[in-house]
Amino acid sequence: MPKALPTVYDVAARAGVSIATVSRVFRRPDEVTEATKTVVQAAVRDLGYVPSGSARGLAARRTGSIGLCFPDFDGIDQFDPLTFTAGPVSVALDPAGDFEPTGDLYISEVMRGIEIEAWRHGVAVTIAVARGPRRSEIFDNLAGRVDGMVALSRTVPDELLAHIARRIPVVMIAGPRADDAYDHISTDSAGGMRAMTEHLITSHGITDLAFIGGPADSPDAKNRFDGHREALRSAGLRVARAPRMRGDFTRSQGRAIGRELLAEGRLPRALVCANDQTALGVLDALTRAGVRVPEDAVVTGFDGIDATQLSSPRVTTVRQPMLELGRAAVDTLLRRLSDPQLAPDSRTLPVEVLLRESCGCLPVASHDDFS
Amino acid sequence: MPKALPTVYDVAARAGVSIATVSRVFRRPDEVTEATKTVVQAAVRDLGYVPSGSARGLAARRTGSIGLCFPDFDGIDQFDPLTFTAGPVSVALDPAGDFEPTGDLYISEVMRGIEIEAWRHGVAVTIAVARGPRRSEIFDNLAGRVDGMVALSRTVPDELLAHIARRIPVVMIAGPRADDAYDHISTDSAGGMRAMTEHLITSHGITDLAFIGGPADSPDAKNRFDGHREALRSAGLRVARAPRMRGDFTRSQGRAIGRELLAEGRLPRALVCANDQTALGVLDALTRAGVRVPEDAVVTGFDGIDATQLSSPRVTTVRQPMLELGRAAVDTLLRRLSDPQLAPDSRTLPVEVLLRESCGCLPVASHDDFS
DNA sequence: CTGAAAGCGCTTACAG
DNA sequence: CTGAAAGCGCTTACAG
Repeated sequence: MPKALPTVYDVAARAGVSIATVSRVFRRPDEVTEATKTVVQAAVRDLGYVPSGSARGLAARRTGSIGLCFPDFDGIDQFDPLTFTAGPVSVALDPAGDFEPTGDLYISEVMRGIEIEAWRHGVAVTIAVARGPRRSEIFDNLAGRVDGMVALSRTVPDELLAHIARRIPVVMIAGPRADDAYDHISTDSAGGMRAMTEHLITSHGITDLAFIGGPADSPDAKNRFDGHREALRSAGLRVARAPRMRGDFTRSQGRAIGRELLAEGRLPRALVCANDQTALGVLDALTRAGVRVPEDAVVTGFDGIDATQLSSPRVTTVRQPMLELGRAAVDTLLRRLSDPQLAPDSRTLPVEVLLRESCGCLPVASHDDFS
Repeated sequence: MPKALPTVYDVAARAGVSIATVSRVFRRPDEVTEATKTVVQAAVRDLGYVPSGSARGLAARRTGSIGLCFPDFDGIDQFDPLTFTAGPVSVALDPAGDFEPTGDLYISEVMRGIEIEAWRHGVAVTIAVARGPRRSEIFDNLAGRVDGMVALSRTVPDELLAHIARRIPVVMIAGPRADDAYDHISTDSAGGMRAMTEHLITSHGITDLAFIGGPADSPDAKNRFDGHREALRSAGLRVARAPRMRGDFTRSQGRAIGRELLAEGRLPRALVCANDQTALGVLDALTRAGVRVPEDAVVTGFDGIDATQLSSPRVTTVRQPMLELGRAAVDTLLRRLSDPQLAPDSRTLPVEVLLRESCGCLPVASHDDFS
């Protein structure tokens, strides 16, 4: 029997004021006398009163919360119901195996940027993973309870997104720009990959490059490949029509690709990977097989995740400002919320090519002997 | 002029039904004829109608969202307003430096567990970082708009938490159990550290151990130290009264401690660190100075973050099930939501000691020569 | 299966 | 500075 929660009415009665005054103590404290404030606050404390967000949101026509919606939280649907296990501490050898990082580093970083900026502006963030058969229902529910939404590309069908955008502002992160329907933030994928490829060609004199792509439906993967081709074209090299191979942005798939390349016999001089996880997987497969990177083959990535600094050799990559991506999305959203008249905004954040050991720009400290 | 958003009334009028029917199409679709459903859905589409979460929450007395509140999102208050920079791609050498991972790995993992379970049960997650002067206001706002809340220990003062808990169920993660006021989930910190220490003493015959602690106000850090002492006591070794040194759970602080230890001259045989980041920092400082781990000194961690598998040598550590911690918190919360009568639950998840190279249980492939 | 009506708990002009 | 009152947009028994 969850006894009725205290409401403004209860607080007002106990404090001997009107409900309007109770509300003011919370919303516009300086329009209230110090004395009334004190008595109201006492009543609040005594009663254990917490204002209902729903009632507030309904009356004030704003929730104070922004939404974040993203797709394939990798493998979220693979989890079984949690079973509780109690038991003693286990102690066991943990031999080195195929390392697979937990979670999606890219999303985590973007999310952190969103939280930072949300905190700075005093709004909360409501998150929903749009995946599975009930995807659009989830998305709708989220849209109904926030003032605006940040969505990662490929999260929901365009149609659904358009429906939502009639109600609240939507900022798209990454992907191609949806013609003027929403604000859009992305990073310079094509430019970054072009610069990376130019570097390999110009500074290292490499002409035998193989591009290891990402998922066929990923706009980012496509843009990166396009940038790669532009560089090849400018350099007068043969321009590949399609990626040499295609991964799915995971490290394990990168390993598989690495092994496949090895099986083919001759290795290209440079393996230009569409993202870091793929590059790390490829690197792992090659070095385990005794291939020296960068001497025998150069490997490069894209994203700039932490792990590229922990591998040996460290991976030359293109860092995209993931934190800033999240922050900029929130900034843009809040700007639009306060001025709906603004023209649709499309912003591309710059990237940086980080030259490290895996392309040969910095000396490798030593090679493990894989004994 | 944001024109008035369509409401149930608009949809009802256009579809020629009552608002109750519109509501039913969303909430109990099988209590409605196929025909009416169709006509209502058409109206919904035409009008761009999305149900208001606030109105729903108010009328139904539940929001369908759970809250997550956590503290020191490391350095969240250090960020300046975002300035937009456009510009060309930069290309630059990135020499190896002191690596500091972005974000709090522990929180990220727990958060992922929360999202997984929330998704499985069809609820959204609303996040707020309770930090800074407006901390309690943030916390209150969050509490007002969710059905229940997961809070990390040390997030807000007990008093505030108690106030909130009168309104909605709260599940605490980590920290000491607050006497029966809320459900509580933690991992076996003391047991894990005891087992780790016993291992070093028993399997490696080490008697000269130094404990590198965490923040003085961290219950986890305290529990881990307690477990360490228990093992010393059982083994009949001298029991340290306080940690040999104290870090703040960051890698950079770990490095500083490593350097300090080196400066002191003689190194203890084993450096038992209160968490992984500290261990990784210590390890980094030692190996850079030419100390061989584990031959010259053993280093161990606690948490089981990914980075402990990427260092060389890999770090022997105690893995706590962070993902499960988040999942269990949500499970417990939802269970209580559906049955408020349940007795307060306090659950400790088991941990596992992972024996790797840094304690000497597995052979190190090779040592970098730091030339 | 559908509708009329009450009610969820706030905020916010508008008076005073 | 404070109060009376309308209204925010839904859901849900209750009838029919």
